Amino acid sequence: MGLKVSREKDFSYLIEDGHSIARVIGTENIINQAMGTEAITQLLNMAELPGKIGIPIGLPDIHQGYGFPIGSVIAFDSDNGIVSPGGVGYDINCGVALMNTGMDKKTCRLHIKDILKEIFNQVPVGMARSRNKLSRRDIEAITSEGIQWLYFRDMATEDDINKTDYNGSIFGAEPANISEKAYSRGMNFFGTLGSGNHFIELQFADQIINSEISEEFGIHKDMVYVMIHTGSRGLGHQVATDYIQKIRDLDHNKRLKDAQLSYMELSSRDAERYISAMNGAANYGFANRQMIISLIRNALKKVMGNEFVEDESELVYNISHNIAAFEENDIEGRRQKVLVHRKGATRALPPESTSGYYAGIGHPVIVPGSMGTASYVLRGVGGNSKISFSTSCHGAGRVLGRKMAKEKLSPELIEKELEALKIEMKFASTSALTEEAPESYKNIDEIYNSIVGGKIAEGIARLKPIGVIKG
DNA sequence: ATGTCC
Repeated sequence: MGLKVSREKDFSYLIEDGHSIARVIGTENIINQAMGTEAITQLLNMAELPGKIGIPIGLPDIHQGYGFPIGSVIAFDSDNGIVSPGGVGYDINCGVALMNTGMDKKTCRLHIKDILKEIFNQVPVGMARSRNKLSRRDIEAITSEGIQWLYFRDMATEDDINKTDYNGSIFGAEPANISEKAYSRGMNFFGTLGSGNHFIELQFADQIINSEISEEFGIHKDMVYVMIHTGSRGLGHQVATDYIQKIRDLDHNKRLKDAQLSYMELSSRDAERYISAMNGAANYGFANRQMIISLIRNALKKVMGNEFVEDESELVYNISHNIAAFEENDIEGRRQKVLVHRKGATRALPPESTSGYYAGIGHPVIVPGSMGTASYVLRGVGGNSKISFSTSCHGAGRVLGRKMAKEKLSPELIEKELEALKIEMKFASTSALTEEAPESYKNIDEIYNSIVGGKIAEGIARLKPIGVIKG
């Protein structure tokens, strides 16, 4: 099973096992780090799926996931291809929102303890459930309307809608395709953060990389932003569980090398149902992040009083990194309509392919680092459709599994490390300290250099943390 | 990631 690695060009490597081929984007060090891990085996397994167009791509933050690695993208023929829940992941429409606070770094540091405390009061984190539980009917409406539902209730502005991926509302989410169990989990956890790598951070712009585009994104040197990383909570998890269970015993899935790659043919009724349910979960995910944005605006208003100007708490962008979508891409010399599966991978449309608010500019691509380290905002560059179906990475990417992190790292030491960096913290549990420690992740600067060097996206601004809230 | 196992 010897693997052959060849350098395609700078920051781009082809990996072959004599049967399948895949591309990985990254520095030589990133490639060496990934080689020999289960993630690469998973990436090559993906290449064996039917109806694939082009080859699977591993982004520099690639690491082992359920069936498909996290930090990967694959496209299938939109007519004769397939859809696989494992290619989207359990946390459907996990993603990141970035919002301006209108506050500068100095003011923020002065009030950071109170701000974190109040956000912690308003936003349930970790295992906590929603404070004001919505009805079954409301949750169903949210899965079909996305953030529109919040707009009609004064919890989202028109500007928020304009600055959300897919405008925060994907058409064609048929409520009947989502199970009662999923709705019931959705009722308990709407507007909650969750745990694991999910977080709320207050960050300041410490480096403006491209001043013209930073201005367009509303990112200014030393101003403070809130970054929110969460997804569709129990609802999305249940949708994934339901459909993975449903297709497990299909003949073509029993023949697979790895059962976790289970799929549905796009021509099947099950595929239609899954895509509809996935879109419903995605709408819930967009609305969940928006709900948290609304709660954070309330918290800032309460703590900062007259100093907080609501009009200045504008969204930069709210983007998904776990979703499958029908798109046109340049593959093997021609434009083809494909179903792109992005798992821990962020869409990075170049300026000319971006529509809506950021048309001609390119939408913000948000790449959070690990706890305590920098985060980057980028935009897609022309020609990236051919390289990675216009897809960037979604974060630093794990180097230590959760269990390993707990064994190797000490929470006290990590806490001291963050204190030394002048980062205020609020944790619902201590397990996040080791599991999410910078030591559990790859170096975000190297990930950033890989994406820029690989000509997928260009840097716009770098943000650094002042305060962090984790489940 | 996940009412951290139906």
